[in-house]
Amino acid sequence: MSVRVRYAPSPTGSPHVGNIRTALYNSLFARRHRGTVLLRIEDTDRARAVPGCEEEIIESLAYVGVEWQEGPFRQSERSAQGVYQPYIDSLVESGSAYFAFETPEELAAMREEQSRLKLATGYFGGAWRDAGPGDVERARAEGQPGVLRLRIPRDETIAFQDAVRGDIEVDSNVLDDPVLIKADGMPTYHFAAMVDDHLMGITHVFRGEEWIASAPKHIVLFRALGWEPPVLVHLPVIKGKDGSKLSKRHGDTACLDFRRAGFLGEALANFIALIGWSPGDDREVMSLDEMSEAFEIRGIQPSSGVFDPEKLDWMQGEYVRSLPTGALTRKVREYASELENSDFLRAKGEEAAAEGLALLAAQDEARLMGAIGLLQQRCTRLSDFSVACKPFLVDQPAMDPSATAKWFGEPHVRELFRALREKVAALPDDPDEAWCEATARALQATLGLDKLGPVVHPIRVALTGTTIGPGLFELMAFLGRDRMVVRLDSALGSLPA
RNA sequence: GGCCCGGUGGUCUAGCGGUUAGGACGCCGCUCUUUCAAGGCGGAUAUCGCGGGUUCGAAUCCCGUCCGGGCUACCA
Repeated sequence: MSVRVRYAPSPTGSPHVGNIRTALYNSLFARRHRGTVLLRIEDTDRARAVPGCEEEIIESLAYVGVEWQEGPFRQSERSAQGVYQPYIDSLVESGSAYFAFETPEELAAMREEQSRLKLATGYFGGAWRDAGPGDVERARAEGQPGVLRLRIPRDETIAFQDAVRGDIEVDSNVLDDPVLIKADGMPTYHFAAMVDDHLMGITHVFRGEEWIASAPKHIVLFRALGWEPPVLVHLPVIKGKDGSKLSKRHGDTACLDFRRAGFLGEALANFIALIGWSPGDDREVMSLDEMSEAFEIRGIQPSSGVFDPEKLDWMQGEYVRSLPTGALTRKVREYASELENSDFLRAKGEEAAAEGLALLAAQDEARLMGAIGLLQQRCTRLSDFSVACKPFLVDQPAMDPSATAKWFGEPHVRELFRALREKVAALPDDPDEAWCEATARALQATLGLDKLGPVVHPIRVALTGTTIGPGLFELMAFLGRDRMVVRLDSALGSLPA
């Protein structure tokens, strides 16, 4: 039987990295086995639905490179189409499920009483588990809104297998009777997801660890319907630095926030895949292809993992450095052109980066690529290029006062700048790197300097306004004759008398 | 409270009865170099949560214990 998996988020917010990792594992597993991925929107709770969420889900998937072949299916639509009705009928008829008519207030009071008596809270029968058909008919006739509950058998051990943790056994008496159909007629997750998994031929269910506790109920449901449950694969949670489940207060956790912050989807995917999964060897930087080839359920960790932003930065740097400059340039331009990114950076207080995006977006391809080529080794997030490229793209770079203070006071600098300006200005065309280096070395000899540093450093400051950055000769070649002349003149003018 | 799951350096992990407990991030040196990165080399950091067993031998198997997490909705 071929593998069929599903990513089934509920549209209650933009997916965070934990959700997306689940999607990624589905995808890797399916690719590994040449299976099929379905996208299913679990929107059975209309109260919690967030408009526009489905688009964010789809965008997030695209960002990290997860593809799906079937869907999106929406449970609200399936419910309206009557997909679940036959199974409701069958469950009621067999007695595996029953109607209950307590009000939410009554249930709340019941739970309160239970916890006051230190009993397990939950619906273990109430007034309706054993009610006669007459009572049910009467309640319905009176128009009371009721729910349908699954009848959990008593005094049984419910056993099931989790593919990463092994056998799990639970005493059925600790399980309460879950609601299958809500008073508004919509199915709950417990019902819709199981029915859909079966109907859609899902073979493996990858879901969060938080579902382990209700898995026995799902097993009971499958059994009641006479169906074989899929393989259950419960994924460990991703935690924040403080050890609690990753959430908003740990900073940006929405998948798309990472895109806005300038992370490559490939890097994020690679990084989150490695929280909770390992290929079994020492490989870490892996493409989606490599990961899907290596993906095994046995490589999934049962224990939770902490999201380490510093390691993500490293991973991102690996991708930025190894990308062909042309491809990187397209990514940077695309990033810089997206208006919401500058809004995002601004909101993060990265004003300079936000501001510089427009400059990048406005650049012509060759020039942008040249600047990015200079800085590819030195930047990690795409947003970093914004600040780093600026001195090379702007008419006149901002001068760092401590840089000029350090070098412009040296006695040989005036002569150095004048001589260089003269040689550059005399050029018929833009120089290449070799000419720049030869010229610098010649200047060193002429000025009688025993090291190249005193030549290189002041020129760098004159040309870029700072002491840090790319190699001087390549930077000179990138700037070209005319820009060098202008900047040298400006530096000459600002030299202390 | 009850039930369930987990526990290898600060973090992500390899390990699946016999290893000097391996790798990566981060950190600290050194090196390369015109600066900064990147790269190369080296280093510190783990009594494998703890206590008992089983075994010639345990991070690996068993029991207990502690700690952490999850669930305990007409949410998913």
